[in-house]
Amino acid sequence: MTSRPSAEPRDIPEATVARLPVYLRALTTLAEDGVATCSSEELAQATGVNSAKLRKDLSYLGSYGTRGVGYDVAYLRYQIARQIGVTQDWPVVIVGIGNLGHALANYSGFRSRGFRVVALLDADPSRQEEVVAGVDVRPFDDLEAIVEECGVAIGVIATPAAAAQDVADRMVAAGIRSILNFAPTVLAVPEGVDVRKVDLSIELQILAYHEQRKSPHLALTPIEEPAI
Amino acid sequence: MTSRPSAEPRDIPEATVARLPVYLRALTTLAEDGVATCSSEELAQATGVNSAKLRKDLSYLGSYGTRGVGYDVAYLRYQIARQIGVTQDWPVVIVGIGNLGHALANYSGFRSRGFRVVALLDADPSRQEEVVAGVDVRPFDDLEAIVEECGVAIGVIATPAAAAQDVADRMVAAGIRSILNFAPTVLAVPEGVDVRKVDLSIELQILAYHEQRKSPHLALTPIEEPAI
DNA sequence: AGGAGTTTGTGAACGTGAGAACAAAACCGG
DNA sequence: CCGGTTTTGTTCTCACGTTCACAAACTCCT
Ligand SMILES: NC(=O)c1ccc[n+]([C@@H]2O[C@H](COP(=O)([O-])OP(=O)(O)OC[C@H]3O[C@@H](n4cnc5c(N)ncnc54)[C@H](O)[C@@H]3O)[C@@H](O)[C@H]2O)c1
Ligand SMILES: NC(=O)c1ccc[n+]([C@@H]2O[C@H](COP(=O)([O-])OP(=O)(O)OC[C@H]3O[C@@H](n4cnc5c(N)ncnc54)[C@H](O)[C@@H]3O)[C@@H](O)[C@H]2O)c1
Repeated sequence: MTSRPSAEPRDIPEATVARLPVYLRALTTLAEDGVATCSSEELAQATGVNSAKLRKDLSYLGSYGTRGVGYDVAYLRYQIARQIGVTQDWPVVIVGIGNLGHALANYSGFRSRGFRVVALLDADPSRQEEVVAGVDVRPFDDLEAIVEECGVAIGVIATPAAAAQDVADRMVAAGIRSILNFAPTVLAVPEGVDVRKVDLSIELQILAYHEQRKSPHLALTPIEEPAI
Repeated sequence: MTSRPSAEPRDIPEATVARLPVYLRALTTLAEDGVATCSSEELAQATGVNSAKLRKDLSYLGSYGTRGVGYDVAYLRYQIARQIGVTQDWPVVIVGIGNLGHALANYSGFRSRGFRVVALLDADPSRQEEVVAGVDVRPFDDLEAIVEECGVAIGVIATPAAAAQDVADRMVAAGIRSILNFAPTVLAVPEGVDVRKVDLSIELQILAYHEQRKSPHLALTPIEEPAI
């Protein structure tokens, strides 16, 4: 190998970053099932990707496989977790404890995957008497104090769309630099702040688009290819 | 090769399809605000994309703008809605009425965007006495009857991961060909069935990856183990 | 009516990602 | 110790997506 100045953060393509958590989950399942080793083909099957793509993805992390054998499940799992940054716990605040906020607060998948909900915030005083999943709902104005105190870097927005931009602005001002937004709005944030959105309606509309194309021809068998 | 009839269905790139709902939402907001016309630059601002990209996206639908003027908000909005297929209502079933399922059932954004929840299904008999958002929770075994009766093409899975594949199989067998999956599992489905996933943990992990790169002060990764 | 000023639609350049294919590396059985 | 087998890591090519840049098409004002 060319002498790298140590395995320093080579930057990983965005498409690869988005798949690493999927591999991580599959490896966790394999580990729980007592599987010690797996090939790229097996892991590709489990995650629904092409095995060549999987190998290329993993190669961005380093050479953690053994030719002729495959990958050590526990070792690869650790390496991916380390690259993603989920070997440590990330404190998270959730703002907007309505229907969706309640579901998120109760979601056990957070904790088990390296995220810890340190605070639930809501602007509505009547919400603030609640305790959800063992965490007090606190006034939204406590945001800055909590971010400071707990070193929160990731915020989740589950408020109505009308409030989302304001909440985001406050989050950014408080020092949060990564936001997961469930409100159906485009958020404007300064450079250096990452926003990812989860939008139900958009997903359904994408499905509807494809569904619409499928419907007219029930037995749609495109015989476009002129057989050579 | 075959010069296609070049009727309406030119196929739209997947990346464009994913953005059309965002444009649609922005146009709806503009329409509600009484805006009659807007330029690609304005719409691009509102949706957070490059204006050239937006124009190219819209050009796949046809030439609905006017040079020197911009786009007619109401007309463009209708054209996008028609292309996506949300001028009609799509019946949807939700399976798994737990924390998340409740939130989804109560979500008003469905109805207002062309989707109608026609049934809530759960395998747990104790859930089946509930009425959520005016809809009865019914036994999962009613799936086939409901799909048939209401012509359901889109199903939402909000069950635990362990049940998701079974639910998906039943949905496919019942005739559903588009699935939105909230369970953290990779679903295997036959050709012709579309699956989209919404995965909280993956989104957070992607944020964590970038966050980790932003703040080297947390750099716990010391040095690699020397190879060999 | 004509020129000035806008804004669209698109061709071309560029960048990123996917997949096929294969040499290199490791193991295994004799 | 060696040839055969397996599977990785990587290279190459093609497809897709993004952005720039600009002619064409339209409005408005004089
Ligand atoms: N419910 C769903 O399944 C679902 C699905 C997709 C998207 N969404 C979106 O998620 C968001 C929340 O949905 P929901 O159903 O939970 O709504 P909700 O009305 O039940 O809850 C919103 C909560 O946010 C709080 N809030 C309002 N303004 C606030 C502010 N400025 N600061 C802090 N808190 C504030 C409210 O007090 C309320 O408790 C909405 O934007 C909705 O469009 C919801
Ligand atoms: N709660 C969240 O915020 C959240 C976030 C992200 C992902 N998820 C995922 O969404 C899914 C649901 O989460 P939840 O918190 O609502 O879980 P939950 O346990 O509260 O609800 C699951 C529901 O599914 C029902 N169910 C189980 N097996 C079924 C089957 N075979 N057929 C029909 N119904 C069945 C159960 O009776 C229960 O009502 C899980 O896979 C979870 O990982 C949840």
